[in-house]
Amino acid sequence: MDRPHPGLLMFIGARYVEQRVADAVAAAGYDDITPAMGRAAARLGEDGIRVTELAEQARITKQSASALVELLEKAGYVERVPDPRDARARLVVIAERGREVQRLARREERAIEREWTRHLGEERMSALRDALEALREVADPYR
Amino acid sequence: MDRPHPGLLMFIGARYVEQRVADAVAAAGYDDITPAMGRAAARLGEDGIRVTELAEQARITKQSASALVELLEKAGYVERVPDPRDARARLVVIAERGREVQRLARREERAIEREWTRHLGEERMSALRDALEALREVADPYR
DNA sequence: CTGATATGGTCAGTCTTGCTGACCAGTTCG
DNA sequence: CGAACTGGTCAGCAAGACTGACCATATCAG
Repeated sequence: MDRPHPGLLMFIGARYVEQRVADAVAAAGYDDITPAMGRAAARLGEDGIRVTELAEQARITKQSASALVELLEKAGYVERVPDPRDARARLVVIAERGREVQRLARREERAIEREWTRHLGEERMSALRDALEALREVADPYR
Repeated sequence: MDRPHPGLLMFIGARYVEQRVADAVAAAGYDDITPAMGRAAARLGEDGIRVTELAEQARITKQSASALVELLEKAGYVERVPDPRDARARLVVIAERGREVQRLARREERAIEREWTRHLGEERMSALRDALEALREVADPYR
């Protein structure tokens, strides 16, 4: 009988993580953040990134990225500053409120990893990580 | 030095599979099928399923499921027949056109698995499968 | 057996998040 | 310098999800 395809199992795992992180963030009071905003915000750091670059990384159009950044800015999670090196461009930088959320998200991710390791055991967990990282070479043509 | 979280890696893998399957199906001429329709149709079989049940499995509301089924029906991929055991309910059944797509999708999935196995080797591939299946117990509270 | 409650499904309306196409303002390069 | 490229916005549209209200049939408690 058919075993479920690994792709489906990965989907289940990925959805679980996203849900857990979103719930944790919302439970801490940051409830003005949508899934897409979160996905975009996850890629932001102190250095700043251009909207176009962000769009490429997230595999969405720059228009979509721009809209998400605008929402994030309105809600105080990011700031947009002019790019000193190109007057056309503006850099999207994480703001303090955004940093707080990133900390929360990372904490929840670590918690999930601990739970998974407890469930699978150290050895199978690191085999999983290893295989997933190796697969990335085939499955992630972009990065 | 942060390694990417397994959840992210799973997301990448799952997205890759979905994309490959969608491309293969579209390339074969079934281009009137959207991702969400595909995800819903993947859960259909000969026995028929109620919209409500379908919605639960896919973790969407019954309204969303209902809308997707309507599109699938219009495009000839499924049929809706009355449930002989409950006059309130109707069963969503896969139609011939839908069966063709399912065959294509499964073929593409098998191809991907072969490629992954070639890349990882038999041993790591089965470790991956094993770990993912075990994780499902923790990460998939519904099924 | 009958009224209350639960269940399967639809209708109506809204929101988020994608997309394309057109366009503007700076940059870069021949 | 002018042509072509690049970063970004504006405008308009569609898919897919949601909530809330509602109807018809089933089921269950008394």
